[in-house]
Amino acid sequence: MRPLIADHLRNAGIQPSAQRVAVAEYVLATEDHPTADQVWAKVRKSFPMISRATVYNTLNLFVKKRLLRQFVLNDGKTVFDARVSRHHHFIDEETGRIYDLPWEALAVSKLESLNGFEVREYQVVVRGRAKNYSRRG
Amino acid sequence: MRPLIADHLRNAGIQPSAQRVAVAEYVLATEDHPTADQVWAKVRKSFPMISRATVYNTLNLFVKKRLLRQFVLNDGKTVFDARVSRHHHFIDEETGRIYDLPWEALAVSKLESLNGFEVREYQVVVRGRAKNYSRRG
DNA sequence: CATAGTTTTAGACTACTTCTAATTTTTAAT
DNA sequence: ATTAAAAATTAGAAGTAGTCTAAAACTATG
Repeated sequence: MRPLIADHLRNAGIQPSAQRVAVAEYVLATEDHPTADQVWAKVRKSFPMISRATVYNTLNLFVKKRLLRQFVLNDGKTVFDARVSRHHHFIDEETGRIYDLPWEALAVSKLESLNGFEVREYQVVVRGRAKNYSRRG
Repeated sequence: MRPLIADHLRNAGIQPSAQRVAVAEYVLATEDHPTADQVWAKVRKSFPMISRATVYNTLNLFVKKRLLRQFVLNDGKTVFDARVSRHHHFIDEETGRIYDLPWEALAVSKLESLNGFEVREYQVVVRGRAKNYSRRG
């Protein structure tokens, strides 16, 4: 169990356990946007006896403690995103792959004109096709 | 079976049936963003013997034929939205209610700067609190 | 090392959606 | 009208994703 990750969890107010560290090791480091079951599949490779419930519990705990964000796609799949800072999303309509877009890449104006709505956060969701000079799709 | 709705379906390439017209009558007219089961509940009032599978099939067909849009909330619920023209969404974090924001209410800039991504569509998703001089939340 | 609190576990359960395959309805051709 | 083919509908089974439960296993501390 790597001490750095354990400390990271402790700093977030989470008691580290072997299972939680195993989940954190994958999900906080990946740039994918995995579903809970994909996390379970990955983590089981290094920790074969971990249960599904624990993975779900752990992911929900991480979201509550703000180590992760949850993002629900238009097809209903719930994915997790280790990037907690503000950003937008690009969804490739062919592959389903989700890309993070830097916050500064887009600008939204006229938000102040939304009378009757108190804005807490927002993001732009862009759909289309990623051209494949990023090899990971 | 109202001829206008039947024609609307035919124009979209959908063979009208009594069931489809009953679903269309409600879901294409409402400003709510109902779930599939909410549509089923409503439609059964005028068409008590309609089956769940037909409602689901019909809604999916309408989405495919672009009479409806599907929108998945962050809590995982799938809702349908009869407003096919472009618009943004405001989600009230307390009530879960979704409001359509007019397309012109917000402006997104710098989309052209997304190198490597071919943009087909986009929308802004805003979260916060709706102040209640709209009485319907 | 006892105990209280926390975490994990397997599997049951729930909610939502799709699938299946049999039946009914519609369409189109005679 | 009759028929055959195609399309739509149906009830219920099956699949999926996620939560819950209650027992067992841990961990931290005195």
